Amino acid sequence: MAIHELDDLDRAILHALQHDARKMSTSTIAERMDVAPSTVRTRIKSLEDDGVLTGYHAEINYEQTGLQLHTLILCTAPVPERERLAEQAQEVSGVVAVREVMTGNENVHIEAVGQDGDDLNRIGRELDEIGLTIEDEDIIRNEYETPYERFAVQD
Amino acid sequence: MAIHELDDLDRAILHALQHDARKMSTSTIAERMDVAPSTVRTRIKSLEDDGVLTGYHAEINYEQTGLQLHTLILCTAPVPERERLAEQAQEVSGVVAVREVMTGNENVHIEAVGQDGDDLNRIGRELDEIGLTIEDEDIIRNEYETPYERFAVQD
DNA sequence: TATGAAAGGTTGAACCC
DNA sequence: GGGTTCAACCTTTCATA
Repeated sequence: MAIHELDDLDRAILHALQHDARKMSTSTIAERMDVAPSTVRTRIKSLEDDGVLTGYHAEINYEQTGLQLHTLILCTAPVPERERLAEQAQEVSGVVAVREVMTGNENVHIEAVGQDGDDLNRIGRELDEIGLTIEDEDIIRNEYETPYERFAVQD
Repeated sequence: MAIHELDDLDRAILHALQHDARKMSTSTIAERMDVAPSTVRTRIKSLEDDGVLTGYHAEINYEQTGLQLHTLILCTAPVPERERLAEQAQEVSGVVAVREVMTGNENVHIEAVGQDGDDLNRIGRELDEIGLTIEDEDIIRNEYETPYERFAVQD
């Protein structure tokens, strides 16, 4: 797909939605940028259609719900199969994020949530069954997401 | 903070908001779960107040905007300073996510977006200056987020 | 806690520039 | 491209059980 070039309005929209995708209304962004709300809506639609905005997700602190086993599983996939295996890994119950990395080893990073040790063993086994080699497994203690600061627009 | 125990309605809400935090209305969730919309709103407020729902973020495909350098920077922090350094790393311009990991080495994983090589050098230098040791740096090729399937409620 | 009703804000679609 | 209008929908607030 072709690159979507961003202007100041696009960047302001992306920054606002990274900050709070649920409560940030198109009217608020519009007012801040001095355009009509429908202009912001059209831009968002176009950013979605062009694959720039790919989703809006709630950030959850699993530990607060009693799920203590929020883990990072480092896996290795044969390079030609990496993309397919990364997609398949998403289907494993408990997996909440997958990142493909361009490196020699440990080229698929998987975030998974387990209810107990048995559950984690099951997740490990299923990842192994689809063809991923598990190299390491660690507890994620904390996770922060923050907007890309270069998208911010000066007032 | 005390653990927030989840019931079926809480889980359904979390699942729905993980799937689409922006377009999923409280009324839609309410209808699906056969409760009043205001009940769903009260629950969401309570999940936010208890630190279970910690944010709503847009997912962005940086490559589609011409930013080719979406990277994963693996760092090591002395354990007693890990939390503080992880928080400070968020302030570095270009950093979009930070994960603290409970492991011996490479215990802080940083996701950053660079405009070019010079920009990445600057990010590396700033992380080094706050006290993080950079162990490795890789290009992120693809990233997927998916709801925690165990929060799904059967129809 | 859950609900329902009134007021105000937001959205999407159609139309115009 | 951007703006205006308006009906439908959503959210906020608060009184009630």
